[in-house]
Amino acid sequence: MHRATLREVAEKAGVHPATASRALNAATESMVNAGTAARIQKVAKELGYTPNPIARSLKTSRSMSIGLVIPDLTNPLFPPIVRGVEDVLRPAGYNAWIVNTDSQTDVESAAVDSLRQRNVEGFVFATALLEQPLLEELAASSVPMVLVNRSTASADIPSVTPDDAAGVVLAVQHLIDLGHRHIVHLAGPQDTSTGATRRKAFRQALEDQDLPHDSSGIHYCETWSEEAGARGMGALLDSGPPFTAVLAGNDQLALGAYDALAERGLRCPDDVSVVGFNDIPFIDKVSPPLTTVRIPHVEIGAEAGRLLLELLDDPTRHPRSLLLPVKLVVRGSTSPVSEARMP
Amino acid sequence: MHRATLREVAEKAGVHPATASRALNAATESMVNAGTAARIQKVAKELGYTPNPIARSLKTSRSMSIGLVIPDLTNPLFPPIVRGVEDVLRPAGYNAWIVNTDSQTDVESAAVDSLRQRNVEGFVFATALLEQPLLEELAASSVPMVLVNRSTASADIPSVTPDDAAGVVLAVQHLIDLGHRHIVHLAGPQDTSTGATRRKAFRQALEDQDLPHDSSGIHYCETWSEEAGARGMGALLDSGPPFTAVLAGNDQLALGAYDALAERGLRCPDDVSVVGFNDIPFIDKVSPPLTTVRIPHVEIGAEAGRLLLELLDDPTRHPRSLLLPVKLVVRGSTSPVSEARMP
DNA sequence: GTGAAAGCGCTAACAA
DNA sequence: TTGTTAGCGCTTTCAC
Repeated sequence: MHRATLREVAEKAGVHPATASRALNAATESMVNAGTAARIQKVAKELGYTPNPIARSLKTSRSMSIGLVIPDLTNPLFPPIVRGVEDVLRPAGYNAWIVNTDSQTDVESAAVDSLRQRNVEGFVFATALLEQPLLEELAASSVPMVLVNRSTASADIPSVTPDDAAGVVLAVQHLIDLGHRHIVHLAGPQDTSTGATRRKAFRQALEDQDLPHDSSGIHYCETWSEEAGARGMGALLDSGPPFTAVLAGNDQLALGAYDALAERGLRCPDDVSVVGFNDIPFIDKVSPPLTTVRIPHVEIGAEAGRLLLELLDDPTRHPRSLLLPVKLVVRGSTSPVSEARMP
Repeated sequence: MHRATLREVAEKAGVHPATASRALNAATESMVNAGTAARIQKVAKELGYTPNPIARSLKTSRSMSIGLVIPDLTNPLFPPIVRGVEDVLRPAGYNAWIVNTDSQTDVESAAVDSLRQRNVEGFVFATALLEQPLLEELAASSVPMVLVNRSTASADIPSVTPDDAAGVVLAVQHLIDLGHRHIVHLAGPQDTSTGATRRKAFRQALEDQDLPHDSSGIHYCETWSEEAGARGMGALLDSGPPFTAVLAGNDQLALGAYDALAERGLRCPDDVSVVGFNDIPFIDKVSPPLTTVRIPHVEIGAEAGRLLLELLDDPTRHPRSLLLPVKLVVRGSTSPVSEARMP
């Protein structure tokens, strides 16, 4: 199967390739006589001509593609975000290279490097752990980029994040409404902005509500995984303060908490109430039902896509950042905690 | 940030660009004097030279990239497959373009077209509904490709599929062992090879076991979704034969069955036993626990990647297809069904 | 073993 | 408004 080239179109239309090029590009079409333009476009259609993106890219250093850097596609948090990004970018003509970094900075910088060679025009980073120097280098070279689920203080880079602090307040308030007064926190890794933000908001929420907020009531998990959540829950049960409720930094940690509680014969929510965060796909199927804070996954991706499009359109544009609203999704029994459980 | 070009390397090493090119490509390195080659390589390293893949691609029509075509990344079946493919291809130097088609053939052919323009060297199709003409055209142009979760009779195209028939036998045998004799099937769309294969195997298994196998015991779902499963289960309850167990074509259909049963106040497994298929991520968290047939997701992807690498390496190679073993994952109570439930 | 020359397909100055 | 020219960065015949 032979693919028509611009030269063939030009020859058949009796014009120079440059003229054909102009006629077939929206931005330059006005430079060419309307009649000839129409003729060229007709010939192009007849020959089934489509421009060779590789040749174009070599010439223009553009590529109509972007890099989408995520930790791990098999983490259910990310597929909806990826879809959101793509659903916005594809109609605008952009394709995405998706890379999994497994949260390794060396993988990340290698990937970014390789993508830049491929002339990607911008990046969406959904990786929490972005090597700061890399970020700054990219910012310095004014590479269009948007951060997802992560904001940065140092550089002025657009980001899209859920309103984590508000979510924590909702979750804590919910537990208080149920009658809980002794709430602990399974905090995510503190080198991720999500982990740190949620942990700080938790502390603040307890303080604002005049609840006990001993630092022993917070366990720092090393990763965002179910296993880490189970270990953390175990640690809190062993050496934390007495408590009747747990706010987990994300849903996977909450699942780990479930495991650890079950292993010790404790039931949810009868013995301990657990609240998660993110409302990842399928979490609505778990048992016991998990109340969690819903972040708008697809919309986060879509907004990141839109911010990137703005930047692609006008790289000098002042960066905007977005904080998207979250909501509490209450699942399972909502009967208040019994007085007897208060330590 | 300036990126070193081959010409700069050549100049600094005092050779012609062509020589530098030879020295820096494994296949042609032997053509050049060992000493000069070493010198050139040293200079290349100093300058941080990496070949421009776009220029190379324009010249060679290769790209070190492949297309990975899937229905929908947010279906939990696919992320592990994608990871499997990438984990094999990336170390071999290949990058993947991932495209979601949402099972629309027009989207699919447009995507394939656009990827071919980008000089992708091969394809992995994890889409069930592949437009046959497209498939044949690709085969005719001897484009390297591998099908996942789908085989084809017409063309001789390599595929990687789980052993669906064996899985169905395991599932049916399990139900029989529990004492069931009246088993119905929620079949997936019959225009997908998975849907048809599992349905036929179900029928065959009942026949082999001398169980009643009226065609009214099979409901054909229009999609692989939870909603379709719920509707199908409802239909079977309304107008199907009496039954005590259901084999669902996949886990999402099984979840739908759960919903429909719960809505009518029927309990699992006390009133009806449900068995799923695929063992998608997180399905182990649902309640009631779902027994299902585990297919090796990541391995399916990885094997597809390996087959594709073989083809990329030697396009004339005779196509191999793989049938990967499955296993039954029993969850929840395994007590036999009570006599009283036999209709 | 190395260099010269050409060209992959396209676009962007510049000239006419 | 159109054509000419040059070149993006690389590889690959063909000479030497």
